[in-house]
Amino acid sequence: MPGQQVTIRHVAARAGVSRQTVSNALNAPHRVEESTRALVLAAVEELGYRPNRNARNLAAQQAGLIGYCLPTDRTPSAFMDRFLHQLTAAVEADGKHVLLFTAPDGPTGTAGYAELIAARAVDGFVLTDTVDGDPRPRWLAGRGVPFVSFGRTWPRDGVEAGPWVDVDGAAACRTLVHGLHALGHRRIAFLGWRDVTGAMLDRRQGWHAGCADLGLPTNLFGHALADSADAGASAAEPLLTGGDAATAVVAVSDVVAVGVLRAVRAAGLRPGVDVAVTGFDDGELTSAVDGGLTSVRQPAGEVAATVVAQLTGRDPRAAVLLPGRIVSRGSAPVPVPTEFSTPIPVPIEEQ
Amino acid sequence: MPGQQVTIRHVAARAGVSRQTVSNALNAPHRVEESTRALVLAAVEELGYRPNRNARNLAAQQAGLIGYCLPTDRTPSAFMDRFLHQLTAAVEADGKHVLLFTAPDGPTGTAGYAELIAARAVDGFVLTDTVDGDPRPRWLAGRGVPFVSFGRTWPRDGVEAGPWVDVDGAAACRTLVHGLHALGHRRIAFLGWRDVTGAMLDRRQGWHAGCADLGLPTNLFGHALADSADAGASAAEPLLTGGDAATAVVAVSDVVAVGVLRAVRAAGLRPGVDVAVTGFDDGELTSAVDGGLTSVRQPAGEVAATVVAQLTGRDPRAAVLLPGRIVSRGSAPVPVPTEFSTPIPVPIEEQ
DNA sequence: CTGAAAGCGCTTACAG
DNA sequence: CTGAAAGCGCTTACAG
Repeated sequence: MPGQQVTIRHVAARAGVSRQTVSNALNAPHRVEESTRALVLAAVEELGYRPNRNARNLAAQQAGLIGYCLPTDRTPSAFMDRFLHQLTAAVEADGKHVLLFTAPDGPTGTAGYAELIAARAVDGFVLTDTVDGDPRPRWLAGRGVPFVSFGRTWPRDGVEAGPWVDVDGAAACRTLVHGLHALGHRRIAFLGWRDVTGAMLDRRQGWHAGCADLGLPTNLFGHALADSADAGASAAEPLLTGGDAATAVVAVSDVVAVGVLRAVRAAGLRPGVDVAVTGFDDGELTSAVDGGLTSVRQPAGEVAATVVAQLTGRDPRAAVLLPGRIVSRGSAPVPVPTEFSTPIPVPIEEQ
Repeated sequence: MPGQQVTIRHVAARAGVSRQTVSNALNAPHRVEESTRALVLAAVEELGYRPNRNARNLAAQQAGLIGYCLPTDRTPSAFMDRFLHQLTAAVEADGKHVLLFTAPDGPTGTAGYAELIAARAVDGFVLTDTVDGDPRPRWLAGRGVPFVSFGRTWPRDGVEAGPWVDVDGAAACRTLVHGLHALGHRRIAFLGWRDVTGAMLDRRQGWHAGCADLGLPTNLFGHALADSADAGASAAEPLLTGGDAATAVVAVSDVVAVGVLRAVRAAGLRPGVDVAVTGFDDGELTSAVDGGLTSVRQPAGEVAATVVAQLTGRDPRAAVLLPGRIVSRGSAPVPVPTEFSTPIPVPIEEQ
C-alpha cells in the first residue's frame, strides 16, 4: 500500500492542538470544548484523516473484527450468500468488519477459532450450520469468547451452550398445513430427509402439530435419501398412490419439492391443481417450477441484525425465534391468512 | 475477549532469551542459531503463543487483510458463495484473511474502498461483478492500491485498468456449438440478455464463432428481457416455431435455459430429444430439470487461487483466461470431445 | 548470533 | 478543558 499515511500528528499540527486532543475530539467529544472539536474535525476533513486501524485496535485492545467460518466443504447456497451480505452490513453498522476463515479440521472443527483467538484477531464469532452435538458453542463458551449462533445450539441436558437466533420452521410448516386445509386439502403429507437434523425435525413437528390442530391424519410422511430432486421424487411416489394418497405435500426443502412435483407429473397428476406442493428456502428453484413453487423464506436481514445486536449486548435475549415468511405461488396457492388462523402467526405473501 | 494474552515477553522469559530473539526465531529463522530456535519454538508450543495480530501488523506496516466488497443489492447466488469459500482458502494459504465490506454508494461505488485504504485496514482488494465502464479498477490503479479483478476490467481505449482473471465464456459456448453439431444439430440458436453485459457478449461471440466454424446459420438468436425463466420462455418461443425453427438453444444462463425448456414443452416438443438446451452457471437449477440441464461450470477454486497469486505477485500475468467446464446432462447430451474437436479445448464431463 | 533501542500510530488514565 | 507520559505488543535496523 503506497502513499504516506495521514496520521494523528498531521491533524494535530493542522488544528494547532496536541495529539491526544485530536483523539479525544474523535472518541470522547464530551471532554473537548465545542470550538476545539470543530477545529479538529475541520482538519480531519481537509486532510482526509482516518485513524490507522491497527494502531487504534492495538491501543484499545480490540480487533474490530467478527470472525465467520466458511467451511470449504459445505454445499454453496444462494441463501448463505444473502445472509453474509446482511451480516456484513449489520457488523459494519457497528463499526466493525467481518473476517472470513476456513475450517481445516472439518465443519465443526475448532482449530481455526483457536488460532484467531490466540492471535487476538477477532472480538467474537458468528456461527452457522450448527448441528446436534456441535462442539463449537460449548468450546467457545468455555473460553469466555463472545459468539452468537444462527441456528439453535441444541442444548445438552437442557442447558443452552450459548445465545442463538433461529427461524421458526415449525410455525411455518404448521401455518402451511392450515393454509392447505383452507384450500380444501384433507390428506397432507410431509417429506423430510432421512438424515435426522434439528431443522428437519423442527419442520416435521410443525407439520404434525398443524395436522393435529385440524384433526387430519398424521401418518402420511416419508424421507428422501438425500437433498436432491431425484431422491425427493422417489420418496414421494408411495405418498401419491393408493386409496389414501396425499393431495398435498409439505417438503423439507425446495429441491425435494421439485422432486415431488416430478413425481406428481409422473403419476399423471397436475401439480398445484390435483396435488399441492410446498418447499422451504425460497431459492431460485422456486422460479424453475411452472406457476412458481410456494416456499418459506428466511428473513436473512433480521437474523443478521439480531445476531449482531446480541453479540454487542444491545439485545439481551439468549434465544430468539424469528418467523419465516410464506411466499405463496402456483404450486400451492395458500391464501393470505384472512381466511384461517393459526396458533402462531406467520406472514404469508402472494407472488 | 477475556483471558490474559500470552505475549512475546512470556515466551522470551520461558526460553531464557530476549524478545527480539523470539521475533527473529519466528520471522527470520536464518539469523538465529538452530539450538536457540528450537528452544524458542518449544516455549511457543508450551505456552500456545501466537503473535498479536494488531501489534505485528502495526510494526510491520501491513494489514494482513484483503478487502472484498459484497454489494448488498446484488442478487445472491450459490456460485458467489462457492467463490468466496475458495477465495478465503486461497488468501489463508498466504497467511492473510478476507475482510468483507459493503458498498453504501452502489455496486461500483468507491467510498467503501476509500475508507479502508485511509484506515490502512487492508493490503489490497479483490473485485468481482465488474461492469463495462466500472470506475473501480481505474480508481484503485490511480492510487497505486493493489487489486485483482475476477471478471475482465473492460479496457478503455485498449488500455487495461488492472490485472484480472476471467472464465472463457466464448470458448465454452463455441465448444457447446461443436458438441451440439456432433449430436446432429444444424440449427443452433443463442438466447442472451437484452442488457448488454460483457459476459453476455462474450458468450454470444463464442456461439457465433462456433456456428461460423461449422457453416451453420448465425441469424438465430434472441434476447430475454430479464434473467428469469419467464423471460427466457417468452424470448425462446419465436426461435422454436416456423419452418426454420432451431433444434438446439445455447442459453446465456441456467435460469434462462429453464425458461427455454418450458417453451419447448409448451410447443409440444420434447426437451433433450426434439430440442437440446444448454445453460450457463451449473447451479442448483440444473437438477430441477428432468434428466438434468447441460451447463457450463466456472472453476471457482482455480479463479480464486489465480487471483491471490496475482495479488501477491507470485503470478506475474496481468490477464488470465481460464477454461470453464461443460457438464453434459440430459437436456443436451453433448459427447466428450473424442468425437469432435474445437479450436479451443474446453473440458467436457458427463454426469 | 544476540540484545538494547527506537518506533509503528494510536488510546488511556493522569496531571496541570 | 488540554497536554505530557506511558503503554498496547510487536518488528526492524543497529550495535555489540
